[in-house]
Amino acid sequence: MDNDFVKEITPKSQDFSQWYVDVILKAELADYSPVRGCMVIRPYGYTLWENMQQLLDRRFKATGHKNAYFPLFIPESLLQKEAEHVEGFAPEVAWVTHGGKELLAERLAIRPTSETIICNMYSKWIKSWRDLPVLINQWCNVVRWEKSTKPFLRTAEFLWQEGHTAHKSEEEAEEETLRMLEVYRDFAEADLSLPVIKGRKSDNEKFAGALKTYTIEALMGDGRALQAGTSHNLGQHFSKAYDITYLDKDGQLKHVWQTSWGVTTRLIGAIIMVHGDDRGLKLPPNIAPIQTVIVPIFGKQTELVLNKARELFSYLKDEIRVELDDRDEYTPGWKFNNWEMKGVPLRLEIGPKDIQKRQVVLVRRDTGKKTAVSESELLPSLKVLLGDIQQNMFKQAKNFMQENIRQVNDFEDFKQLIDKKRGFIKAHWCGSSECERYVKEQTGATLRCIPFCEEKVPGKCLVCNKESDTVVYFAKSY
RNA sequence: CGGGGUGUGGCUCAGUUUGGUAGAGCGUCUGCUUCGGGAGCAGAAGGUCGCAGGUUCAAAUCCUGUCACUCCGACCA
Repeated sequence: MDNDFVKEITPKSQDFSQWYVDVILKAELADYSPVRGCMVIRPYGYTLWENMQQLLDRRFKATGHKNAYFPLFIPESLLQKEAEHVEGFAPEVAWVTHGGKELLAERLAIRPTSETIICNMYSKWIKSWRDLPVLINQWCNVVRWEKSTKPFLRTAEFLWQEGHTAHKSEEEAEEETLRMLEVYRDFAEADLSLPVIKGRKSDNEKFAGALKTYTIEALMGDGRALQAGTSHNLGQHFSKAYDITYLDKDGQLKHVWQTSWGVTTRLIGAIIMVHGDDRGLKLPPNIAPIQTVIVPIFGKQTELVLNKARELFSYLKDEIRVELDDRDEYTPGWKFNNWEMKGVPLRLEIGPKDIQKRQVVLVRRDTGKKTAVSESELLPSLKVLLGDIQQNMFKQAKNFMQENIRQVNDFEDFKQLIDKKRGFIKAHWCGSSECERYVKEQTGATLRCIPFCEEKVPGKCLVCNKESDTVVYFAKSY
């Protein structure tokens, strides 16, 4: 595979940021808009999001959640009830001050997240233990007035889903928080081929207003970490501030225990940065808007080939997401490059030679490997290949992540590594916020998570040398 | 929000130092020939030089302001 084929994209190794933006623009996922910090998600990118939505939504429904919709506007007084929450979000809230020409009596926040308005409704809806649990999810947009933005990774307005649940007990809320984190992990790894590390956020890094925040952390192609999804155990912080109480079986009035959890269009950024290469996007088949593109090679027999290509298309169109590129104005070579840039997992070539042999040629985006498949075997072969690509992409990403997890015990080594190689660095940590902050100040790396699946090993804190049995992950992050 | 960079046909950029008729390549359009890894020939269209002021006989070029994008920090999904 020769990289000279791709002319429009800056090589990944040369300038990762430029490469990232090139891929987004050239693959037509998104475009800049006239509004500062806001992008347009183009049809190809939006279809990607729709496919992700479907796969997630199915999982939410399967775990008992229902979708609802709450207002975009939040009255200032409502937003201010939970002190920690306001303080966390105040710097990035956009305000509506006028309705037409009239000054509003009370400013309206454009939701940066919906805990406050949802809690307000929950206090009205929840009266009895019989009303619990409440399991609601919302698909919507939110606005955060960010200082610096980057397509998909951080934009002033973005799309997401936010789940908000209320429970009888702390245990039940904790169980829900972890259940949804696992849903995210499964979705990321199975459908996005995106390996992640599950863990808990430190107090410094947790959500404003939460008791505990759990996260899935992914590693991008340039060695920086990305928070790919979060699930918060809100405890009773919000139920106390918003007065969400129920009468329990024992006749006692109690505050509910709550959770909230979300993933965003940022995941599209993760997919680009984890899987993409110098030829452009590389999409996992489960979410690819087009899973297979048919490229007819006309030769001198345009009619014959075109008819065959159309026949194949209508045979496949109810089985997989397939597109027929029968444009006459581009040569096959041009189309190959173009569809590779757009990340289509599998290409189906059909030409005069193939028709003669009753076969088609299949070409994988992930390995570039070509195979001739007899027409009678086409559908099963396609399905096997798509499944294999899905898994292979996960394997490759997982290997990359594994190769970029390094353990150190010495602070100087840590500094060197974070600077030269980036990636995740595992190190002992005593649990103090001071040590955590020190690492950030000295190296720019943050504590990404306190992982679940690490055995307790005795050691000494990276910073203060105190005894510690906890190994945590640090990284520079987006 | 602090420091650097950039803004010129659809795209990538030259021209700015030293003010004087707005350029190239790619793409687009038309026609013919092509088609198994970015085709060839012939012809054509397309730009108030990010925006607003100012200096000047004259501004893409000089000055002031402003906006957007981008990189590095701080803040955040």
